[in-house]
Amino acid sequence: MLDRDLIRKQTDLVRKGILRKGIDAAIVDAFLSADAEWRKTVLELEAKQAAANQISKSIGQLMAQGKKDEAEIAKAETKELKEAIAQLEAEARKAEEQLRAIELDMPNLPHDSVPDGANETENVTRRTWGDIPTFTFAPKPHWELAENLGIVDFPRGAKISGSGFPVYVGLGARLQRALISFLINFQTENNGYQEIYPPYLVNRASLIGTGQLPKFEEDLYKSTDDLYLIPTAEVPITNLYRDEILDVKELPINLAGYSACFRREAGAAGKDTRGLQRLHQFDKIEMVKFTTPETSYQELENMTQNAEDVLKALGLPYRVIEICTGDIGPKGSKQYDLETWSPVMEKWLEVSSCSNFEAYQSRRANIRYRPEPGAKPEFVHILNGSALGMPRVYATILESYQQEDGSVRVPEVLIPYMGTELISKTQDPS
RNA sequence: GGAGAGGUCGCAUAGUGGUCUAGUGCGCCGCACUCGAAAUGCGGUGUGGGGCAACUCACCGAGGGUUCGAAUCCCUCCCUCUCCGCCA
Repeated sequence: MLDRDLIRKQTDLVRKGILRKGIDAAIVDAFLSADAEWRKTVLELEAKQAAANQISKSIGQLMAQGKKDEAEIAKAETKELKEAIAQLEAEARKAEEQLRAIELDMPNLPHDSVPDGANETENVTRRTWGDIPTFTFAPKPHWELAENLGIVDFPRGAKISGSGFPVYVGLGARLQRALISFLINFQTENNGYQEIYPPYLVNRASLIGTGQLPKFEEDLYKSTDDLYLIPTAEVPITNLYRDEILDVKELPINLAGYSACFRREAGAAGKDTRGLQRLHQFDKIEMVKFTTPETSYQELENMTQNAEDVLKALGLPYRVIEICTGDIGPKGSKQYDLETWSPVMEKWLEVSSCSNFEAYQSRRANIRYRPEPGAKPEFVHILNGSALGMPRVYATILESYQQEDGSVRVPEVLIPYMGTELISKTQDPS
């Protein structure tokens, strides 16, 4: 959501930003006309309300003075006003709903520093780290390794739930748990994040707050109780402070949480879905920052670095991609993606996405801070990033650390969590 | 799930149909006193919207309703607490 005043007064700037994202700027004109209509109606309505309030007040005074007859005359006067108010109220509500719908549909503007581009082919690689692994034998894809080792069961997952719901077994399950523990511990112990373990079902208001609704309803699993399964921990963690005014002394607030994530992936079927690449349920560690506007871009760099740190610790080569205006999506102002290399599929896999939303989410979720005691509340800037999305990290670990006999070495930092240096069939303790 | 009690301006409380333009205390801000601080005194202090402005509208958990007029009465829902039931 954008500042209404900004759209009214700096219309060209807004239009230009939306066009940079490759989105039709006609929505700006739709906003302006809906906004004008709404304001016109409100003005009329409030004039009538003021008049009615005036009369009601005088009735109270007349009654107190015992002038019953005059009070009755005044009562009659309000009849017409009341009808007009009722009608204007209905009009105002309708106008407001229309305005609100447009407003919620409007994209965020890209930051000036974001490279222009039409789509993902014009994203810019900012840096790369690590050496791409080489093999003296023919390496296997992660789904073959996992199947041979008996650590991920795709067919039985499909039987009990459907495709995209793998079952992790034995050391495979432990590896998943090890990754979760390692990743969340790393961020809380080294990078100053407070750990959050959030609810997995959230209400509609929360999803509107972070921007999944109303536009992307078809991406979500909905329960029978008007609650939705979270597509990311971003939703519950960001909404922790919905409708609150934060103390500036607490900022920046850095939170990180593990959750399972649930996505219908409607329309994504068949695209890069082999193995663990795209699932309906997966695990992720999410970082969320609440900052002042002055520091949010520095914090985006910090957060991206925090995600890079764990890839380094896991010994996985990666690259940092700056997303161009055409690929950034509606919510973000600026975004970096982190990708690790799959040495078998020979392609980069996105394992993290770090974004600054500026005040786009805080306006929707009404999350503010007071710059100083007694000052007017301002919207915070909100950032989030993954550290990391588990399944693709899991896949690249299997592929990168595989050995000729089909076993997989455990990355050093995970050994304490795994209790073993090697994943092989004979090693399974179960 | 059942019964009962509650949800009021950052916090705590008062307020059961018309000076409620929501009172009071704490907190916070400003001023005075002070070498400085504490204490004390005085003043100020909710949020959002519309309007160039004067000003005005809305908000007492949410949404409806009754009324000229609702924090206050009625209905529905949400949440919290106590007890009971069920349960990992």
